[in-house]
Amino acid sequence: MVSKKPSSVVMQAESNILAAFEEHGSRMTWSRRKLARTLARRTGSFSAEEIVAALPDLGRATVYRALRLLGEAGVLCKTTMPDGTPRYSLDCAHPYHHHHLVCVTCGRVDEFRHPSVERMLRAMKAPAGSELLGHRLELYHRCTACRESYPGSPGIPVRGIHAHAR
Amino acid sequence: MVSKKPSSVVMQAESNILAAFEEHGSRMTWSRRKLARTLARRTGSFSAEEIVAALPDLGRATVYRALRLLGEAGVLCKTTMPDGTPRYSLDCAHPYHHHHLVCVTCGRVDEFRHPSVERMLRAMKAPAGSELLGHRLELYHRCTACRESYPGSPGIPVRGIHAHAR
DNA sequence: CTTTTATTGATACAAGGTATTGACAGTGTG
DNA sequence: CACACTGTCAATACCTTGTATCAATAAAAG
Repeated sequence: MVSKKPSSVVMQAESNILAAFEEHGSRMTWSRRKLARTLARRTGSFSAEEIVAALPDLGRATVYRALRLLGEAGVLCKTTMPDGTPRYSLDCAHPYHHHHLVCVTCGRVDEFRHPSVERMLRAMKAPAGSELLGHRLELYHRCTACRESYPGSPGIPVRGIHAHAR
Repeated sequence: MVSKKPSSVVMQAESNILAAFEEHGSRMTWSRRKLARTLARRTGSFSAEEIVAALPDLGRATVYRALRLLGEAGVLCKTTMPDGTPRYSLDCAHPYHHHHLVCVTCGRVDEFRHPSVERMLRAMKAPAGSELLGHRLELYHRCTACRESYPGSPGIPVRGIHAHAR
């Protein structure tokens, strides 16, 4: 079941992306329009190279430049998988501050906000000697779809990442 | 001030590393002994290539294999800097579960444990639909040494990372 | 329509890491 | 001690994820 995005959501996402270019003061080029269209249709997470492959007319550098720009603009998130490889996903639900719940099997990225996280960050300010500049928080799990498809495997080893109950 | 490690701590670290090889069932070779010695003397964080450069007799692959092995064994931590580049650091203070406080200026990695983090993770279990497999939590700041050396620069932009008070 | 300037794609390059492979060294057995 | 077995080695090639450079081009402003 490859969940399809309703076209209204796609259009919303596309204009979000175009708006981000606009707001940044970028010129509106065909490359960027095509990129916006392609990204908006994506569901789940994706690698930069997948986008490069999906847009053979655009140069590698162009795609990477745009991804970075959109990341800085806050309409695209760069997530790190357990093994360190990066994945991108569109920001939809929580346009502002949030964190990521990443499926280690299919790469699906969900966003969440939870007061306990903010409380934790506030509590960490003191030990950090103030001047906390940023943070990275990612939770790894297997999403419901993946658990239904492969109910067997209990716990893929999440290499390099602290298991939560060690 | 390049803080020097007391030799007792170095020896402790070295035997920790050797024990990790042992425990894993690895053969005790000169390569691994040299690696253990070199790693144990390191203070702060380091890149894999720094170790490769410090040990010209060893092959690249050998160093990377060992780093991965030690990471899986839990005596070495792989941290991700804000821009995504990896850094390694020895586990010393908290041999078990902990998180990282990373200086974005000098790369220094401190470890911490704080009940608020555990509380947060427990609270996140429900939204995740159970089966949380692991997590990544890194806090970025400027350490006291760096703040003293360069009191000027207020907040290096921590690219790609959610600023904590956005 | 012309000028200005951002943008582009090609290419090369860099960092971090893995796969392969033939040679070699550690270790247990006889 | 000699032997064989197998893990480990260094070298090399290769892969992925980007970034720097640069001449050509296309937006946009006048």
